[in-house]
Amino acid sequence: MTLTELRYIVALAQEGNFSRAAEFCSVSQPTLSVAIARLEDEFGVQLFERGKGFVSPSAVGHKVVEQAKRALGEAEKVRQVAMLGRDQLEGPLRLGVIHTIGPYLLPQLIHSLKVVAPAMPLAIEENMTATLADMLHDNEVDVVIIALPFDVPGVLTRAIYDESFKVVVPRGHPWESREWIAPEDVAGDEVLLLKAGNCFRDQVLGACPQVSSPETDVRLGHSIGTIRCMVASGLGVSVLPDSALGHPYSNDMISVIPFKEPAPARRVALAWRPGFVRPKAIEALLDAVRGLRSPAYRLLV
Amino acid sequence: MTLTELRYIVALAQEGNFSRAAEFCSVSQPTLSVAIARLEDEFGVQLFERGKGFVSPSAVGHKVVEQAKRALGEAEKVRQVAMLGRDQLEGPLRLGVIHTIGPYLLPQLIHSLKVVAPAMPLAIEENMTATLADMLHDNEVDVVIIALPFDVPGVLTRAIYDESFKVVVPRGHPWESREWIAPEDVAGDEVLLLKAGNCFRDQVLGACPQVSSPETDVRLGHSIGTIRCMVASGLGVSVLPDSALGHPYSNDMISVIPFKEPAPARRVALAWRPGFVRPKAIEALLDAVRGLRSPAYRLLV
DNA sequence: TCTTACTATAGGGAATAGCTATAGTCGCTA
DNA sequence: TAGCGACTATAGCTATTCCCTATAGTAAGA
Repeated sequence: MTLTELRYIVALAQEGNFSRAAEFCSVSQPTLSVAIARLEDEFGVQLFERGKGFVSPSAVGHKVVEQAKRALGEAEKVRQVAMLGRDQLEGPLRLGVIHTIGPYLLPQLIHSLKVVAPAMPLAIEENMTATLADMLHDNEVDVVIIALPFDVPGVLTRAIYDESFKVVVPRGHPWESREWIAPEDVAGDEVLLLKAGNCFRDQVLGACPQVSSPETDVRLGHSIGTIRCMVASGLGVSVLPDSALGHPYSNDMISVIPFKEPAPARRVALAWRPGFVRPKAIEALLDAVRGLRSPAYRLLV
Repeated sequence: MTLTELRYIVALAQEGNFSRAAEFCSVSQPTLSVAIARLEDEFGVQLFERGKGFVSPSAVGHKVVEQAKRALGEAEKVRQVAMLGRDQLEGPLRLGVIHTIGPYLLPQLIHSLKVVAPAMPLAIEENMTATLADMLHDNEVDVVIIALPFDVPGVLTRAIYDESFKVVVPRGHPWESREWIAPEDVAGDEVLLLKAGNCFRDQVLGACPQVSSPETDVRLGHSIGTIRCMVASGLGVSVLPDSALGHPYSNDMISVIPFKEPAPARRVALAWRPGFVRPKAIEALLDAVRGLRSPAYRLLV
């Protein structure tokens, strides 16, 4: 049984005549004749009654033809479903992003993406780097935005921008009047950090080796927002990425002081599986990155 | 697009691996590989993402596969409708049956069925009720034998027999000399049960409310056979269906004691889709049930 | 670096679906 | 009843398709 044979029996039932049915199917009459006979032989049932001057479906044949129409309809839908999916920029893209990037980058990125891929909404998964690596590998997200290094075997990465770190102190802090601060100056235990697992925490510890890894929970924040509040309330100072400090996140309880050049920074990248079937979606994301306007992002694309 | 190609993509989605999918379809791996590529080319869409160690449908591919399943199902119905015009008692019947019935009922049932429908072999799928419900719905089996209640929308059921529960104790157990046992007597944590998911477990818990739902794995068996062995080894007592206790399953390590009348029982039924094209096959099954001779089955047909 | 597991490609052979030509069948008409 | 017209079935051939084996390519793990 083939789809072609099903088309033949439907046509024959419709035309009531081998020759016309053959013409309808754009094949020769013997072709159709043989195909019908073959199908009847396969089923072991006579589907059509050949009378004088007419061909009409048998009782079984009638039911078979009706069912064949349904089957052909469903088969045609397969093609339609496939055709609908041809545009790689249509349909949701599953994007993973780390906590210290998502809330600051995504509002702008989504805005920018709407221009280049208006029919591609983002399904966003915010999590930590290690979890996102697993999700990428397990095909639970399509693309992730993380800070380098991101050494996951079998994954492609592309750096999209660099972002400086800045020192954040409460209003009235002795450092407030300084023009810059050297990484070595950031030291001791009044430095507030993210909890373990956040890659940004490790980057700060790498950039400022004098910072002691804290023992108490008091100095650890769950998110950059929390850290900001803790700084504002006078608990200590901290180091935060540039993008987390811009409008509308500024307030007048904290002061932001740049590092001495070359300032510590992190490199942010896209990552995806090499076999990902929508490369144009990646390109669209890169285009959207190119559309970013904030000076916090030193674009690499 | 051909039906064969649709079968290939369904198999590939199911197996997640070209080689296994090819084996499943009884073709060589290159054949399947080429066919998939051809179909993707025809549709102009990548249906599968080839990664290292995995092959998974793309977003489009997933939808296409789902639709392909429907199309294949309808196409298969064409064949079934055609077969309906032949002898409905010819050709394999796909029968699903739960674990706690299959091994005990089927040997007799098949024997009995050979008389009324010698040309209708059974393709047997043994599984748990919930899985069988899905398989029935998805047209992966034609008929199932389960214990009531079986409330699946769009499915017809017909009770075929009742079957009592009996208490099983190891030789030497204090209950061995009793003529009967009340359901309330079966209590505490020395009662061995099937693991969760088996409907018979829930029926026992319903019939004997004093049985505590066990916390440890020690008291849980994978099958009735396992439970019998655990009872025989002295781990505890249990409640089993009558049919699982007859010859040739008896041994002299356990004793079987009936419940006090009215003994707890389960009602076993056939279930099938209302549109199933071989109603005579159902009738033949019922006839086969009527031919059962074991006293464990209190026939309802 | 070698091995292993997997997918893609190449090339050839068998099956098949299509074609044209023609035979067979039935009813009608001369 | 012979011939004709309208139709379907059969025969014989060809081009295509389908599937096979063998092998190359590739990435990950030992």
